[in-house]
Amino acid sequence: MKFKDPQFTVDSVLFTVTDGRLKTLLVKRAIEPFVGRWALPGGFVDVDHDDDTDMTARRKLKDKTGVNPKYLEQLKTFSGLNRDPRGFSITLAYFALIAHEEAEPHINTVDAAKWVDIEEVSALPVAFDHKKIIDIALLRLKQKALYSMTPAYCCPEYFTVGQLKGVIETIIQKPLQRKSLMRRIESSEMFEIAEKKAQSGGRLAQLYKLKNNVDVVNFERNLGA
Amino acid sequence: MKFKDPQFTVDSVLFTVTDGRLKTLLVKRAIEPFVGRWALPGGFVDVDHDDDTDMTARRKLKDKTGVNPKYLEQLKTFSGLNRDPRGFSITLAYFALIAHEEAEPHINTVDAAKWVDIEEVSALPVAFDHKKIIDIALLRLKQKALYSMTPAYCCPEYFTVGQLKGVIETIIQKPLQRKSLMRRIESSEMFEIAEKKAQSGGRLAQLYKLKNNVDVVNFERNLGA
DNA sequence: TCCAATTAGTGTCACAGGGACATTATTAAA
DNA sequence: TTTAATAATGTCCCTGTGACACTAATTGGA
Repeated sequence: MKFKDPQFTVDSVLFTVTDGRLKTLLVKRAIEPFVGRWALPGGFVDVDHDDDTDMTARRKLKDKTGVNPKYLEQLKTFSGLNRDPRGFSITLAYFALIAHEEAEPHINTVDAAKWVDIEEVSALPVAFDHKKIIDIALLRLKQKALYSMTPAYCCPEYFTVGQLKGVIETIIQKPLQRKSLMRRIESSEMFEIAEKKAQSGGRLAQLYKLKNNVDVVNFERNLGA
Repeated sequence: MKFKDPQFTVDSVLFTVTDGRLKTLLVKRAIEPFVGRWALPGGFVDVDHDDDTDMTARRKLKDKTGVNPKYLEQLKTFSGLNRDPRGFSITLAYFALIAHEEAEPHINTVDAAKWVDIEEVSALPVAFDHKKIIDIALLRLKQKALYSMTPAYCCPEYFTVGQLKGVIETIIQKPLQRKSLMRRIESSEMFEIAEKKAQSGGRLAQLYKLKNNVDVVNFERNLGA
């Protein structure tokens, strides 16, 4: 006995941080259902071209917004009868991060895509259950900021401790001790010290850079208990 | 433009602990592909009867093995062209726990399902990429054992600290200080002290029980650094 | 030229929770 | 009544984070 395969899509919650604000990327829907509403960038798997759903997520981000995120992982699958008016549907949601500097030039050329301040999502007409998906992605991001260096993927290639500190504080919504962050940068061994330094209004700041092909390290304690 | 929906299934990695051994539930495949091989219990979504994929996972576990796990959460989605000979396929894998006492009576009546010692999975002919899925589920279980009380879902309704300690030690493969566990039982506030006590070969052991409708608490530090 | 302001980075101590392990408690069996 | 066995607690140590004072380096202005 074979069942009808339910509708399956892949969507991504892409976050970035600019000017002390956390933002997520939304696209304006061009087709039914929910034409004109804002939605997560995503779409159907193309089984002839996608090796797997990771590739679907990246392809859709690239197509719709020109963006190729530094960090991409599965978030969760959302399913049910009522989330799409066409019937039972399944969405595999991804969770992605990018430095604002790397995305901005592309986004600006795309009319139907924009960065939305995370506080302002509720005020927009959002399609499907995408508001809920964003909330869950946000929770995940906050958790990861407490026990890993994941927020570093919101920083440009070369960044200072002060920049990363700002990004993390924006995400977790509380102040962070510079000393604690420095300890973690060092003990994670995920970063290398660059030759150059950055101007800062005071003493020059050491620039850091993610090492190539490193995995994200998980710490044994959370920050800011 | 509409794509063909890829084949989508739901599979579960169900763990339990008995006699100091971690086991997972496998079923013998009755249909192609991989007839006769061992596989994770799972199958297709029935869009007319399943509210969502959680229900699919539970329904399939119930159908194939009579089991209704205490703990069930999404693990990860696996997809690709080569994991099923029929072509591009997607499996949403779940991660589930049950007390051996609660599953055993059912399992014994089902010929095509059995508990397999986690060390012996590699020796069996396993279908699809299910071996890999089990490995990833195992990693998740080990991690969760370090920062949460999740392993308690492998214990019967009433259990002693010694029992839970044994379960956790089986999962993380290293000794655990009873004191550390007691501190966590208390601080998590997930458990209530039962009226009765259990015989143990020495002093009677206090029985504990999961409170109703509690969420799993995550601690801010990991065990056994 | 020197000083103030500013941001970067370090030194150090307190605190909290887990690890180690000795000590006490309670039970059954000899 | 003693002994063995397991349960439960008391206490000290260790480690990583928080707090915060202190030093370092740079810019701009007096």
